[in-house]
This record gives sequence, structure tokens and C-alpha cells, in this order.
Amino acid sequence: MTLASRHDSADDSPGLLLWQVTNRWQAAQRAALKPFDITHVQFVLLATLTYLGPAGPVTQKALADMAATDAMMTSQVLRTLESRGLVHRPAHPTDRRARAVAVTEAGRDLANQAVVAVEACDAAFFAGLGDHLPAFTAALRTLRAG
Amino acid sequence: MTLASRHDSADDSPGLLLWQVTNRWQAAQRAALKPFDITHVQFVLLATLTYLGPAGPVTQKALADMAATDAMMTSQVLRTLESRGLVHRPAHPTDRRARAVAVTEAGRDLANQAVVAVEACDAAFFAGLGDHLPAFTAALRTLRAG
DNA sequence: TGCATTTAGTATGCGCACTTACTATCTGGT
DNA sequence: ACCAGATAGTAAGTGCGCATACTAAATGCA
Repeated sequence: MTLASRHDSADDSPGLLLWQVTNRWQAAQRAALKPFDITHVQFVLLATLTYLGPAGPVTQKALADMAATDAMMTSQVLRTLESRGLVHRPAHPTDRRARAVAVTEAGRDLANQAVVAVEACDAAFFAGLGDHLPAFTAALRTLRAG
Repeated sequence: MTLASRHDSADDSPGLLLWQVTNRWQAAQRAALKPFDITHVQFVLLATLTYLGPAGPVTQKALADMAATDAMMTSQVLRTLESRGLVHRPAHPTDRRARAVAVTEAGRDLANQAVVAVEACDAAFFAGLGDHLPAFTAALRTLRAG
């Protein structure tokens, strides 16, 4: 199978399929998050902050690693979230280079509402896979590990 | 499985996994295409144009449908490709609203070189799946069909 | 202690993806 | 033939994702 034959729609490369499917998924996420007026990445960071467990406040770098987002991006998006009062990021207690990012009450409320919409969106998106979902998820985990 | 438990890295949602894997794949594509000085989307459109078979020149809308790219994006990227002499888009012979997009010799040459790099990149990326690749591809096709 | 290296974060610029709004043209029903 | 609606494409604006360059602070080692 080569790209040279991809005008035959039954024979696309896995890479192109992955890209196209992700585009569809992102569009669905955007639609699901529109009522909350936050973007996909904003939601990912907010949800990660909200549900990171007992670890407590983290640095922006640690959050970026957790959420698998770009570090530069994380900085910018967090400033946006801060301007909306959804997170606050005071100076880090021991590392004066860093900031200790934490979600606010408003941010936690929004995350709790948005996560319901996002999970419903995901459930609908992957419903077509049926019994093959666990195998699909396992394959994605393999690819993520690289 | 809920997002609320995603700090447990063994239990991520399929949506987030899909997003993270695609980010990795796009980074790999970017690296593979860097020597050719074209972006991922530019390559997709150029390759689609080059290998669309005997159908000949197409409109920008038809190309966008084929490549599963956004129509506005397609317009913009094609103008970039045109400015580099990789495609030309004269007026459509019968529909004066439309343009008949076609790849140039230079564009075809570049596509033929880039496709080798991209296929090698894809092969390496999905090598970890081994025998599970066909099932994975089938699942992606199911999701793309929606 | 002093200095090179590493790390956290910011600033800036480019290309992508999408949205809304708009023009020009084609098409179909009466 | 006419006019409403659909379609191809462009224009402008926003947010994402990444790359490069930079500042400031922590770290490690002689």
C-alpha cells in the first residue's frame, strides 16, 4: 500500500487515516465545548489541573508534561485561563523561577461541567467501534509510548 | 473509565490518546518533510493532486473533499503552493466560479521525492503495532466513516 | 566561592485550522 | 426569462502548535 494509490479510498495509509479521524474528533470536541466557551487545549489543561489528585499545585512545565502539551503553548493558554479567573499561578514557594499553578473554584466548577459533555462526546464518537474499542485503545497506547 | 482518573496514565480516554498520538505523528511528519521545505498539509494536497489518477484537474472544493482538508485552508495553501510554482490553477473551462487546479512538473517531482520520506516515516511510526496494524487501520476507517 | 550548565518561563513569528462574512457565478422552479 | 437558492472561491480575524531567541534563577562541580 502506498500513498500513490490513495485515490482509492479503500486503501489509505494509516497515517492519513489517523490525521483525518483526529480532525473529526477535534471538531466534535470543539462543538461539545462551545457552550462553555473554552477551547480543547484549555479544557485539557483545566481538567488535568482539576483532576491531578493529591499532587497539589504544579509548575507549568510539570503540567505540560502531564497533559502532553507544548510547554510554550501551556504558558500562553494558562495566562488566558488566568485572565478568566479559572486558574491562578502565584510564585512557586521554593523555586523562584517557577509558578505554582492551581485551579480556582470557578475553574473547578467549569471543568466538572465540561467533562460531562466531553465524555458524552467521546462515547458517541467511539461508539461505532463496539467491541474493538479496547484493542484500539491499546494500539494507541503502544503508539504513544513510541 | 473517566477523565477524572486520567492522572492514572494506564487509564486514559481514547480521545486524549488519539490526540496525543496524532501530535506525535504530525511531529514526525514535519521532521520528514523538513528537507523538502513543505508542511504536512502542503504535502497532502500536493500528493493528492499528483496521484489523483486519470481524473485530471479538479476544483479546489473537490480537492478539499478528497484530501479531507478544510475548504478555506485548501484555498490558502494552494495559493502558497502556486507562489512556489508547484501547482497552477487557471480558470475552470466550464465553471467561471471555479479554478482547475493541477500540479506542475516541479510539484510532481517534489511529491515523488517527498512521498518516499513520508512512507518511511509512517512505516517507522506504526512498526510497533506489528500484526495489529490491519485491525488498527480498520478501526480508523470505521471512525472516519463516522 | 565562582562560574558553566541546566531549567522555568516569556516574547515573537510562522503556518495551520476554523469561523464569519462577502462576491461572483451557476442552477432550478415557476 | 426571471429570481431565489446553492455553490466556488476570497478576505479577515482568532486560537493552536511549534521554533527560535531571550531572561532569570537554580544546580553542579572545581
